[in-house]
Amino acid sequence: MSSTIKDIAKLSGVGISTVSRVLNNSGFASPETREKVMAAVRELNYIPNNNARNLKKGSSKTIELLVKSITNPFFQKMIHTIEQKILLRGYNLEIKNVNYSGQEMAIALREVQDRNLCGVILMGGSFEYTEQDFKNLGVPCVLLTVSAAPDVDKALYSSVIIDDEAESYKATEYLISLGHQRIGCICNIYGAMKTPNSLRFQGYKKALAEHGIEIDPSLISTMNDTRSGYEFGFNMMKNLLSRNKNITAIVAMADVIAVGAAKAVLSEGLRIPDDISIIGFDGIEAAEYYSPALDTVSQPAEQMAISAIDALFAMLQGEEGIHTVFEATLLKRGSCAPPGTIAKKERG
Amino acid sequence: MSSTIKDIAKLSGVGISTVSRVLNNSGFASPETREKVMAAVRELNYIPNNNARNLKKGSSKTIELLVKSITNPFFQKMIHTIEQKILLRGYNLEIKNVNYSGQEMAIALREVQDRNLCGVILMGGSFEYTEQDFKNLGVPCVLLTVSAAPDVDKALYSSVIIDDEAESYKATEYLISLGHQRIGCICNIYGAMKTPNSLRFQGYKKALAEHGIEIDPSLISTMNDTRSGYEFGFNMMKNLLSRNKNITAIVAMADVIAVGAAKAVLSEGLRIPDDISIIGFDGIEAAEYYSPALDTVSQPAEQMAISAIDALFAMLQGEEGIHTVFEATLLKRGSCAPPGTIAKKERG
DNA sequence: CAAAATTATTTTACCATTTTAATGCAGTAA
DNA sequence: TTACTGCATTAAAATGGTAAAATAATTTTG
Repeated sequence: MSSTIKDIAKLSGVGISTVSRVLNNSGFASPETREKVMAAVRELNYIPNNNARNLKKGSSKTIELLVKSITNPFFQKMIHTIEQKILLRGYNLEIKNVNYSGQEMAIALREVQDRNLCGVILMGGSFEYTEQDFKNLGVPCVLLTVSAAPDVDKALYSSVIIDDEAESYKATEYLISLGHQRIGCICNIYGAMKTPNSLRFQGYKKALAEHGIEIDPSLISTMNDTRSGYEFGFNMMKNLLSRNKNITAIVAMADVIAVGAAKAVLSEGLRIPDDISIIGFDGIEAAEYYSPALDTVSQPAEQMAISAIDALFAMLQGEEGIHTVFEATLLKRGSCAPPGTIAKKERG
Repeated sequence: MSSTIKDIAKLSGVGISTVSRVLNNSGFASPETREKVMAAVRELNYIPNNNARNLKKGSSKTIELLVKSITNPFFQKMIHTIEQKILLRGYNLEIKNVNYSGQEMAIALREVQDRNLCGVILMGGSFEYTEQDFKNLGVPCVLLTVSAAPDVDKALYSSVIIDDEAESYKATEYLISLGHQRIGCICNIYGAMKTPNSLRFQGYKKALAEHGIEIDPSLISTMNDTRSGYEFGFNMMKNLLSRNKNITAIVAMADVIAVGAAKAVLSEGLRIPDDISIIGFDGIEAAEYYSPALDTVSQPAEQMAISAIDALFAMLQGEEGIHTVFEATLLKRGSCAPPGTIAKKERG
């Protein structure tokens, strides 16, 4: 079938270990031998077997990216950058999707042992990672867009996040500053887990409270929904609109939710931002190209990805965990405006 | 570090191969021994090393999904299904992104040799796969959304596609049937390769020709653009609109392009479908939730994915390649209508 | 009850590679 | 000549597992 190092050794008339040394550029090898070996490698189109190599070396030059819900377009933006940067450093990237939160560490651990991964990046998920998780893992781990539980030793892992609560606070405050009082919120919270979404929800409530606006449960849609963000946003917004006639603004905890919500608003014959203001989270293209373009709290996806890779390789060099908090940008594209009066009259 | 089969053997007081047999459920093992071994496995939290296992077995129970441009939301829909079905059969899925077309087979081959993959799914890409490619590969290969060159022995690979040319023909014909004559087209064609996009482009031209409509190059935007579909669609549409004042409809060869194009149309103060009709391809959610919802030639993503997996496992059982052509569905959501007259007057 | 058959377990070889220790061979110093 | 050095290479051990052959223990059978 495919050729092995023995075939190369035989063809080039040298010993097996000489081939290995030439291929790995380790130790001595005369130029002539080197050339003989390389010629054989070319002729037989030899590719070293990674299983054997990793087995012997105990490490694999492979980094795994575990993504919680790979379908989120925001994560897509990061994946591309991560991939490029990792390949650039001569490592391999493997992408693995995780469907249910809370399993990430178990899967990561299994994969690491399974095939001698040398690093793990966890994108999305929850905050429920324990100190023991990282110790068990035994290889550098970077959390991207989430952090570990607060009591975990920060040296054990790296993280790249935005301050979800604060950013959400700012977004909500922005709506308040425009004059909104009846500000709704759509948030996908699964289980009892702490996630970026739940932090954003905290920020929303905090902003309202600190500006003396009563938190009205009828304006809030938090639900555990495994379906896509678009559909979730649409359904939740339809629901909010039917329950609540005088809502004037919405904070959607993800852009996909915002797009779905926008569709619901428009499908009711309401206008954005004239009747309802909408602001989303993340900064995906679908929101940018939506009509109207939707305001959003944009995360610097590319920079965050680069930062995650840098942290990973720093840890690979033996450094301790690095924790970076990026600032998000409130992109005002016109889907938020002071609450109108026309709509309310018409709908009242 | 992490425990090996020897540790289990020692702890449970049996031979190494007994542990192996228990773990693989192969051959004889008394209930007591089995229990002893399992207890040790639990105690040490033992996970077999896949590198070693694959090395010995020469196969890995791992299937690789090579995706050309993983960022396309349409592919996302399929990935999820593929993953589920593969895991269900006790195999592992690995996802790998390919950025430039034409490399797929080289990468696939390398990966197969590298780590004893037992199957490959190629999603997207071009049609430039040769008979030798599949022979070199040596493991089952399924092409999803593309096919191989026509002269390749169909037994050597499986494919799951729609008839891109015919579907595009139908979409274009639909616009013609609505009364459109000035029908534009936006199509991302990279290099000289045959891709689904280029087939769709053929269908578009064929439909026009067969209905006696002259093909006007100024209505056609085909470009090699590595940037995202949204941006590409937006730029190309802006361009078309500036070059061509009396265009009344657009066939976009992907929904992401359609969304970008729609944004361009709306940003010029034109209306959809009153001034410009738009139809896309694929069936992604962003088009469904767009406002207005965009008509599209929807591919049955889930069924296609299932079909691809079925074909792969059939081949793994020794069967020959299976070739399935699915029918797409023309989803009429309201972004296409007979050409209006108001807009033309205003713009003329 | 011994031989045969069956069941349970271990020993051994092997997978493709890297790495360590060993070997051969020039050249140089004693 | 002998002993040592340094380079080039190779043989052999090791990596963690599986599988075939070998062996041991048990049960069935004549």
